[in-house]
Amino acid sequence: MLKLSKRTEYAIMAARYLALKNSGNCVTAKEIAEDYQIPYQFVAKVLQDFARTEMVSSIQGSKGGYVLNRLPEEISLIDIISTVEENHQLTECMQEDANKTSCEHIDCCKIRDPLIEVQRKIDSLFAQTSLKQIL
Amino acid sequence: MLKLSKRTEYAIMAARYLALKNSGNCVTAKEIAEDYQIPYQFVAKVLQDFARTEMVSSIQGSKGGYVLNRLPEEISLIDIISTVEENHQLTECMQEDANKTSCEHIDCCKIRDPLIEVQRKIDSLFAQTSLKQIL
DNA sequence: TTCAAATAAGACTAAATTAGTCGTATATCA
DNA sequence: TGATATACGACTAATTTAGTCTTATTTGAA
Ligand code: SF4
Ligand code: SF4
Repeated sequence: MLKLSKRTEYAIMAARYLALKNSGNCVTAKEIAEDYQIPYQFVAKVLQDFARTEMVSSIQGSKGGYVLNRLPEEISLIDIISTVEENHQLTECMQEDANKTSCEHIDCCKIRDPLIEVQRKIDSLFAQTSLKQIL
Repeated sequence: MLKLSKRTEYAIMAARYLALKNSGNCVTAKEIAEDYQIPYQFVAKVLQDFARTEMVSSIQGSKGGYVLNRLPEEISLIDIISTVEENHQLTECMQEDANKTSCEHIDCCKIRDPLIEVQRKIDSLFAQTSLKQIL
């Protein structure tokens, strides 16, 4: 538990690569996969997620690839994590509007509120860590 | 990812229960399981883990159960998590002595050092949160 | 206009982890 | 000696993660 998925690790690597090579023309998923020895299809999907949230622009076709849209100091770990992981929270019940569908214990659970506070602190930690610090 | 396991949630609940009922005689796993509507066998194992690290004392036999050995303010979330989860880290490579067996990319990985720093901060966050704050 | 190289995306499979159960042994009190 | 409790390993089922396959589409250049 509390482990980052490979998906997230690859996402951080890819974002870092884009930030470093952002001088001029775009970068392909293949290039990143080969450079870091990580599965091509996997990293490609992560980049597609980035494109969907407009963190990067994707250019289709031959000579295509990806370009970072924002400055490394304007991208935080929480941006990266939340685009590639649909649920990056400590428990199923962390959202304000969580209900019994999220967790059957929600009505009597006494540890939820303290955990929400811990979650807030962790999120703030990730928000404070920018891509620039990882270059 | 980054989700606490049910094992950890039950552990926090059980520790909290012990801290609240620590007035006098001991508390059984059955009592905790029934009170929180969580699986008996599961919470029993968590309590056995606690006993192994001497966070609680276990009393066998009839009229047996568990008693907290330390004050709630002397028990932190990191104590609880590290006793019930053998590996609570962000990646497989967080230990100082990690090698290629941990992760094949370890020699060329550029995100490891920044992640170790994030890990340090998360651990410190858990260390600063005491059981007393969760009562 | 056709080929090569690239993104886009959904379906699928395999491996690993998590959650929970079962069975049996042991200890202790009444 | 029986009831009640911990101790603990083995097992199973469910879920999640990691990775692959396939097909479609876009675009630049020969
Ligand atoms: S309500 Fe309590 S038991 Fe349920 S997911 Fe939230 S913290 Fe965990
Ligand atoms: S070495 Fe890098 S890729 Fe491997 S587990 Fe550590 S952070 Fe992840």
